[in-house]
Amino acid sequence: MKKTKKITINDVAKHANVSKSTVSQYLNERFEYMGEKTKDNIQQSIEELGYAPNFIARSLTKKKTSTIGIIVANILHGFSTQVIRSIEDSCNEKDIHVIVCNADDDPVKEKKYLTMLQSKQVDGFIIFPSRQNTSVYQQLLDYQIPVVFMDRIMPEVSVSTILLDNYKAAELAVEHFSEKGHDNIAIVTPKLEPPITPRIERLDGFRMAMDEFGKDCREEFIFSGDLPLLRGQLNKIFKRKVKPTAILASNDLALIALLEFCKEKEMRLPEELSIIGIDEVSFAVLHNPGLTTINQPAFEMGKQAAELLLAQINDHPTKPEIYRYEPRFAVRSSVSDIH
Amino acid sequence: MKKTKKITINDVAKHANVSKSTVSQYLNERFEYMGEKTKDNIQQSIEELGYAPNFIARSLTKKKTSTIGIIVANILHGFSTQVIRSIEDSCNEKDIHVIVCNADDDPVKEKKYLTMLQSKQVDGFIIFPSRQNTSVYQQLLDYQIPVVFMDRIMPEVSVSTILLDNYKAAELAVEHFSEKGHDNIAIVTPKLEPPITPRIERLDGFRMAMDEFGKDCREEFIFSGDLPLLRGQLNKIFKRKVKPTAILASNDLALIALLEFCKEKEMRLPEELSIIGIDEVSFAVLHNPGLTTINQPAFEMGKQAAELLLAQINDHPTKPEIYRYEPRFAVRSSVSDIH
DNA sequence: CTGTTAGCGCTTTCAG
DNA sequence: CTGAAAGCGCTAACAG
Repeated sequence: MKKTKKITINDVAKHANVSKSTVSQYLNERFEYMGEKTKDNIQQSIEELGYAPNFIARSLTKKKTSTIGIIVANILHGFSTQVIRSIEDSCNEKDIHVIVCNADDDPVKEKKYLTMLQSKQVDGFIIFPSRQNTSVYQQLLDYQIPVVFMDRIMPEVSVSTILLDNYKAAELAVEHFSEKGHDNIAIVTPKLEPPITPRIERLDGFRMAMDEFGKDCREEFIFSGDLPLLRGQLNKIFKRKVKPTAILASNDLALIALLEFCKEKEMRLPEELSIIGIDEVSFAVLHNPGLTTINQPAFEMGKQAAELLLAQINDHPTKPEIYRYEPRFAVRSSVSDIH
Repeated sequence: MKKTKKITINDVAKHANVSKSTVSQYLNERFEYMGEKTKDNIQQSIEELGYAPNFIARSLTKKKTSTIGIIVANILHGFSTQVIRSIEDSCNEKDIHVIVCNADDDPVKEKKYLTMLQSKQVDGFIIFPSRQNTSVYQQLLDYQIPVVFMDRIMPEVSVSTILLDNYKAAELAVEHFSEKGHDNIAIVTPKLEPPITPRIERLDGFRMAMDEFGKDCREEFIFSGDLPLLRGQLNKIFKRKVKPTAILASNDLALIALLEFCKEKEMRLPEELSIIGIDEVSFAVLHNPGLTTINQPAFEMGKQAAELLLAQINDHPTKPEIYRYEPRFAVRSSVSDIH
């Protein structure tokens, strides 16, 4: 096997008969007064040798890696992947690289990734924060490392945060159910402990909206807990006299759990039960009936996050703020009219 | 705002009253003859100062980044994401980091990512190769950079390759249809040009199996092309006298396109049409009827890829080989018995 | 307009 | 068992 040695800036310099700093300047496009022929010369040498600069070495001197880290709380949420894709798009345009880590809702894992990415000298972070690592986030700030939060508010830490107007999202759902004549409206949400912003806010929004639309918000119509346990809970309620005619699924995972239950029970949707989910799901239109969902503008949110972070990195910081995004209604066929 | 300076190995050395090389040795667990108290001393200093080694600097000297790159052809395939997750799991265990790039089925983009990752000095690559960058792959090999291919065979390049036994997968589907009494069996596949291994092999496998099971393989029952155009093609065939009673979707994206068509036409599944898809899809059980699929053992395949690559990286290369994995049948309810 | 020099933070001989 | 010194590949003053 032919062994091709890795070629460095020195090789290029020799080949082009200039000093390596000249090559470096060429590489960094600092050719204010550089001779045309020097440039051509260098360019040609680079091509002939097939030279590719060593990013690692560059990062070391520049103290800047052109790399950012994303830490998502749980990659299983469709929203996370949508946001990631959007951030990657924005960053690619500016030749910024992205490293994605999935904390899996585990603060220990999250902390591990955080320090690992710091070791890797990333220029900044976009984090879907777990609630339990406040001191680590604070340390990031102390080190002047740019950070943007996504999806979850951490009041203790002063960081720009991007999230859905969750109250509005829940309200939209209740309003829609109400318009279609539903009174017995339930909600299913993943567990509320630890208190994750979107879950808490969506439930609060649900309660407020029920009130607003003059519905009775029964405690037994609020299902929360580990999703696998949901089945049992739902089973119970559907054996009682007054059953819900409509259920709001607080997020995509809750929706899937609910749908599994419905399929198992062979429920006829939407006749027997109307459903709205918060969060887009890939199979919403494919499902029978089409799933009415309330979506987050994930693409814009990701873009905004990237912009805020890159601004900080490039020393144009904006002061920490909460950015709320409007939910978007996608009406399909999973809500029946029972007037 | 309090400005905390980044602390380096020198700070630790001073704090612990040793030289920085001693600290370095401690960090690299080369404490053969290091005094117990020196160790404790260093450990304590590290903790007190909150020191985290600079990975970039370490990589520069070690000429090893403990990072690998994955280039997927198209992240939209569920299979890609499953494999990625599996690779990440394997790598995390060994403290290897992973950078994922989506070439988007675009050879230009692929090449760009390849050189970018080389610049970043990744220790190796796992690639879902597009067919058009043979010379770039070859160059990787010339530079002695470890590579493993996934999903697609590149006969021109001598690299270990992991993929499904696609022939078998198609055969399984035809066999199942045949057992259930279907004769008019069709196949829908994404476009065959450029010739992507799994598509070609699955179609070939389909043809062979049709023959094997004594079915007539009609050319007009082979749908291939851009998925969005599929609708028109299917429309035509379903207006003819002899219609397919069963369709094999050659991959997940083809399945989704097919399902969309069925939903639009309000077809009753599986009574009017039986369906099998190759590749697992997230909503397979949720769908009505449950989707019978033939799955790739993505987890094992990813794990194997990681192992092969890491072996190469750690100088235990295995000679290039093609690894074929057995498809797995997940029988659900989308195939009717028409005996 | 180009070359010399001094690091970036860490690892690695090699003396002591 | 520990420290001094050289160097990874590149950038950034600063002379010239």
